[in-house]
Amino acid sequence: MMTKPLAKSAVSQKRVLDAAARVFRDYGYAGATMRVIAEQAGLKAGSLYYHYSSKDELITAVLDLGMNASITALKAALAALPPDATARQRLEVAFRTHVTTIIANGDYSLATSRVFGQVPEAIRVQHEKIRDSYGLMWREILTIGQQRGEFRASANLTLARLLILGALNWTAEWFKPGTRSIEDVTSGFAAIVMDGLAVPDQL
Amino acid sequence: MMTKPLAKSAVSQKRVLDAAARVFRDYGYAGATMRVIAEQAGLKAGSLYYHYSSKDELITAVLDLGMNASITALKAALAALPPDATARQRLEVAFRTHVTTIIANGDYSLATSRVFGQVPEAIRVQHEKIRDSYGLMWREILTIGQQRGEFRASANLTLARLLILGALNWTAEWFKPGTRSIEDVTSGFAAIVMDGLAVPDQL
DNA sequence: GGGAAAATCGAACGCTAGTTCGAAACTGCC
DNA sequence: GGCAGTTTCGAACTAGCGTTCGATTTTCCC
Repeated sequence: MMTKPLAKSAVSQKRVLDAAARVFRDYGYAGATMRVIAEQAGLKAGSLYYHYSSKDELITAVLDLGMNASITALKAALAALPPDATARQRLEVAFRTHVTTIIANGDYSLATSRVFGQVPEAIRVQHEKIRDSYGLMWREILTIGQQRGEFRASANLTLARLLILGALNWTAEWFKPGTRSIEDVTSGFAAIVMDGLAVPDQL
Repeated sequence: MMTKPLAKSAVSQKRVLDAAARVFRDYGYAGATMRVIAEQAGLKAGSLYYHYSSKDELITAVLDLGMNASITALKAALAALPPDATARQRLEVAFRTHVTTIIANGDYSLATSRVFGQVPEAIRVQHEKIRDSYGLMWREILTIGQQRGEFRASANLTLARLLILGALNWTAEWFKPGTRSIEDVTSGFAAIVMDGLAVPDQL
């Protein structure tokens, strides 16, 4: 007479979430309709409510999952580095991890970055906390590099972080697999951010 | 008996366009309703159609105006430079101009970058032409700099352009007037992109 | 293989969307 | 101050929205 904890509705739930990410990305928060999301998930609109009790709950799940994927991946990548890795190496790994995650989870990442500004305030405020914790990880990488003397003392690290994340997030908009490898993009970006575009002055 | 060329409905028209930019920015393409736009412009919904014949015509006008402001400003800023300006100076001016325009026309710029991916396909394709012509101006600045030997021959200019525009466009999302000056942001960005974050090797 | 729980359907609800259009209100010239 | 033209209103229409909920199907343990 006891109810079993849960069945395999998890499969359906994931299908719904994936569909939602795609549809939110393509049509924005208001433009994404429950009927279209349901159709993409192979369901009817009413059935969505068995898995998520409202549209807001759906967008919240999409936003959080997208952001958490980045956080988890970055943590793992940094932990896998040898303890004596240089700040430059750490930053390069962070570049690669971020872009890789963003491309792999393209639907979620693009949905997150495109829809974030259009979501009801309460949802945005809540999601901002997760977002900030990700920013903090980047701040730490940069700060340590500067303390170690590897990065210029004159560099404004807040600006550097905003520049880097702006540039990296933008990749999700233009990167097309096949044309260029993720490795090329990240190493090209790293070269610019590390060493600059300008030919150094002769001494 | 001849009709006068036009009256001062231009004032109303501009008010409608400004309101539309704000509302599109805040609520996305689908979430922006004609009734809210009208209210922000001091009109009723039906009256909008005297100035713009549909919601699509409105978003098209917002997108084009936002992009054209950037193009015009960049052209003017580059033309105002002395002919012997270095590529570095040209790039710095381009940075400053882009950010300044983006902040000054914040509603339009943010509306453009946020809504671009959600707009009906036909509108997006048309708008992409203007967008590309702006990208071309940046490509030229970078190419000339490399030809002159001011920028590293090894640098991938396509990646550099994507990095720069990604970073610059992102400023519209986080820049709050008062906290930091546009000058600080652009010179900070320029320092990183030109000279890099890393402390150069000793010779 | 029967039956309870899990999962889905499908019709319906109230509401708001974009748009239309005839009537009303303004505007500026003679 | 009247009147043609310009601009705005306001009510209405259809369509589609998010959501609800009883009925129905599917699933899987005993």
